[in-house]
Amino acid sequence: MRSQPRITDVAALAGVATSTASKALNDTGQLREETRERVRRAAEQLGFTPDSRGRALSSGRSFTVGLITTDSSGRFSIPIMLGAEDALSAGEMALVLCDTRDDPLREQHYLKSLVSRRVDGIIVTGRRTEPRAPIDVPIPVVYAFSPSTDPDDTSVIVDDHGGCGSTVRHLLSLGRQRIAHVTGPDSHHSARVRAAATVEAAGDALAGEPLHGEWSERWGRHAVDVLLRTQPSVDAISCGSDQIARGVCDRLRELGRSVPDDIAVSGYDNWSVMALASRPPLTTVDMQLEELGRRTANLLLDAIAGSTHSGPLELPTRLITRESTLGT
Amino acid sequence: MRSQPRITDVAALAGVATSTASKALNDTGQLREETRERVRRAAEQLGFTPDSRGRALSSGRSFTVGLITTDSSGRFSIPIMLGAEDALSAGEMALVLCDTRDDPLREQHYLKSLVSRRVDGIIVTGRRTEPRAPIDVPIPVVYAFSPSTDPDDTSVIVDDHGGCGSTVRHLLSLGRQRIAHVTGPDSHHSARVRAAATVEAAGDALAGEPLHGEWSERWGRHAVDVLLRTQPSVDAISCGSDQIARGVCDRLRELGRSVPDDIAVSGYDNWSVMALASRPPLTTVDMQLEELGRRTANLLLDAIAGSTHSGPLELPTRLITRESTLGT
DNA sequence: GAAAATCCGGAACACGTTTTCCTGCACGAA
DNA sequence: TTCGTGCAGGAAAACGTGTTCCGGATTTTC
Repeated sequence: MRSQPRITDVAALAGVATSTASKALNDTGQLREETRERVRRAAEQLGFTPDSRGRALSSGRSFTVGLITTDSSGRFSIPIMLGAEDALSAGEMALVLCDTRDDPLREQHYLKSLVSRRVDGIIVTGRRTEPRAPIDVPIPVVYAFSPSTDPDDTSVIVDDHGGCGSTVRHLLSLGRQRIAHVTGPDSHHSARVRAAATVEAAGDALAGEPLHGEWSERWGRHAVDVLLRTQPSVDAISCGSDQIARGVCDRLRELGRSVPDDIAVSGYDNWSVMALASRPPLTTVDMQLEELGRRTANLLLDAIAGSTHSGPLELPTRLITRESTLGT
Repeated sequence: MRSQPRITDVAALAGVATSTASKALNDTGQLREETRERVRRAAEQLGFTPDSRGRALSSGRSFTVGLITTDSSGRFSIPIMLGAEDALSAGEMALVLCDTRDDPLREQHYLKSLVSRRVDGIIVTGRRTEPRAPIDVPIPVVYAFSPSTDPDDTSVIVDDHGGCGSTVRHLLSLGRQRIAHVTGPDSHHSARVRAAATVEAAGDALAGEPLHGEWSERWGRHAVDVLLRTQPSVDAISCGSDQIARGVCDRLRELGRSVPDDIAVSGYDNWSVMALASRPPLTTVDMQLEELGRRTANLLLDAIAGSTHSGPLELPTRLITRESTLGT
């Protein structure tokens, strides 16, 4: 007893040739409706599921795409993966997961494995917005979140510049006039970009230079002390991450400053476990990473289908307003 | 120009038959070393990578396993995925990701897809420890984290009982005599199991019945108020999650109670963003989910190879001690 | 020097599907 | 009656690899 019935078994049961069975099940070729139905019933009866390996071989496609991530435990990669998987599964594509753990050797290993599987396309993603070296494969590739350093490659990235702009405009529209910016290390591309965008959008309302530190609550708390000493008139703090913003809120509360009455605070990431648990809940920027994953997957599907769009694509962010700027 | 050279191209370049080329590249059959080398050089020159679809068809295996998760955004599924992927990639197996989003329809869809791909095995995981209905496929299956309701299926689960026991013993060894337990909703299997294990291990040192609420910092903060009113002599609080424990610490600090001098606090999960950001950092239970993923994958590999282990397997947890019980 | 053992490599087939081409057959029109 | 037309379904090849079996060539043995 073989585990799974083949199409020849179905054909035999229905009393037709395998080619006929194939046509019947795929609604192709010229067949009498009665024959089609007979084959369908036979397939049903046997519990036949076509072997996609055979199909893959015959069609020249594998209906599979690879996802290479440098760090899938990062909270950025995960929504991207999910979005991509969602968009792909709708097109009957499977997604094989490869976590390189930032090891170039592992990356090579995985690339070889994906090429050997004749994957139809590859998505490359990482946890940093810093551009990364492109991969060299004879297969369509789309980069997500971390763009390729080659501007001719297809990359889908977050419009951090716009995200910070909308935050600052929100603060200005609330009447804030002294806006400070607290963010991560300036060795991080995203921290630099966000700081520059904030400076640009705030204009005269900027309170001091952006403060660079770690992506941590502790740094947020510490930055408040620095800020109140150097910029006592500050009335809004735009943070480069929700973790920092939460630390900022905690410290302000400890010092008896009201958020947002005395000082409005905004975060970045819309990481719910930070943004919602913060007291008060954070106004923040949602990077819409799941949507980014979906767009990436769809661009890849287009590329597989032969379309030849290329170059980077910046996706808009969404400002989520909550009590940390609006009050109750 | 075809995109990828086939083994026949290699054979032609080396001046041998395809079967000979196959043997040369796979170190099988009887060939002169010189012939082997010639074929290898030809393959190298053409940049030949064997097409695993052909190999899959011929060998009857696909060298692929499916991972079905009800919620891959959950922080439990992710380390499991990573561990599994790690163990599988070592065996040249690829992992295809299927996130059902708790939708039975999607689950059916994915199962069909995996069966059609002739996956060698399937890992089923979820975000709850509640046993789940088994899936019905003619393929080896191993359940991770969420066991199957069928005790004959192979499941790898966390020893929550032991985890709580070690926590309570740790607190007792520090001389604590009034231990309370604050945890999630009693509709959650894990909350019930952890509560029961804590009660059992604490014995006479238990301070009141376990308090059930939400898995949130807010509930942790609120529970402190309840606890100090009803159990004023409490000197240790064992929490069912790090989120709850962090809320507990925050509230105790606000009330001027010292952790751990007045009251020791322990968490569960070793979720670093909670456990390390808490003030003070949390003593907590690490469920070692990545290891669980690895074990699951290895059990699945065994099952694919024909071994017939079955039944549930409980993996030990690890107690991580930090300032919230030890002090500085 | 002939028979046997050994070594090397090729032909053919299997895996499961899709697709192209081709052959009957029925039917209508001249 | 004959020819063309169109439909229903079958035979065979293709996709790329691995494996089994077999025959020729070389070496060994008596």
